[in-house]
Amino acid sequence: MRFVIDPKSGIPFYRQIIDQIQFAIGDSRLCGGDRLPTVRQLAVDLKINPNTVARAYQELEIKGVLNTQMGTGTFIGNEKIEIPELERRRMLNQICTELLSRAAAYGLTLDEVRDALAERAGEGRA
Amino acid sequence: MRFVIDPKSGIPFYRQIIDQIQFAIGDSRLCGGDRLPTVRQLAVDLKINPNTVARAYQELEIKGVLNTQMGTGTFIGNEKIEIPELERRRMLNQICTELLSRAAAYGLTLDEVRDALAERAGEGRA
DNA sequence: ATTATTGTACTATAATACTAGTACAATAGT
DNA sequence: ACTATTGTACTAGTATTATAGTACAATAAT
Repeated sequence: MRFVIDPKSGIPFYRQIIDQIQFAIGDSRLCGGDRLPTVRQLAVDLKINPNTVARAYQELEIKGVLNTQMGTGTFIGNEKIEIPELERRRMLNQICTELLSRAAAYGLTLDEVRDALAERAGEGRA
Repeated sequence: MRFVIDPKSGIPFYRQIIDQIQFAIGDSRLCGGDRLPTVRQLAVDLKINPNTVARAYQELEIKGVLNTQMGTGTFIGNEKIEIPELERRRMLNQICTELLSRAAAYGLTLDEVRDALAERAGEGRA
């Protein structure tokens, strides 16, 4: 998996890393057990401080998304996070509502949103 | 015109305001001469500090998008600005990225979000 | 056991961004 | 002139972000 960070985006480095990992998991480019680059390696690749990478990994570790083992590396967690179905649907609805609300505030239509998401569906699946 | 602020987005309040105004002008929901809410009023509506609203207005004033007059109010400039298609797409992507990231954090997949939106498409207006 | 590799902890620091609070200044309306 | 309404300036506090440096701890490989 290839990571990219955009210093000009204004989005914190550590968050960009987190997002990319979560997305990759979300559309199965990363699966349980997959290994991530080492803290030091990714720091070198992205030309940022190791601590910044570590912070991203840590945050995901806390959330239970990653397993880290000293001396071994950092891996995608094997257990899918168990969230009650009801809670899931509630969250899904909330997210959609918010997405549409914000889109509407910018004059973006539901169709445009759907198209944008459709495009993304094409990107990931290798 | 209705403004929306999402404190959880990580995007500065003042920038969210700026973006919404520009987009509204871009697709003619706001036209030259239209009056914006007063600094104080919008601050109350959004439950934020007046300075934050003022900053947004100021930045747009500098760009020549708005005219402000003390004692009178703040108005959309007469020269229509075009929102480049690229900019539109960038904003669309930003919104999608952010919401998908939150979705991913709850173990929701891109497909699930798309399906949920598809359902809403049938229901009526977004 | 030893060594290399991995992640972790801690401190410090700098820079910046954001917001709030408060007081001020200009204009409109009367 | 007076007052209300409007935008503006100044100051300061708080949080965030990122980096650097150093040392430590756990595991794997040998």
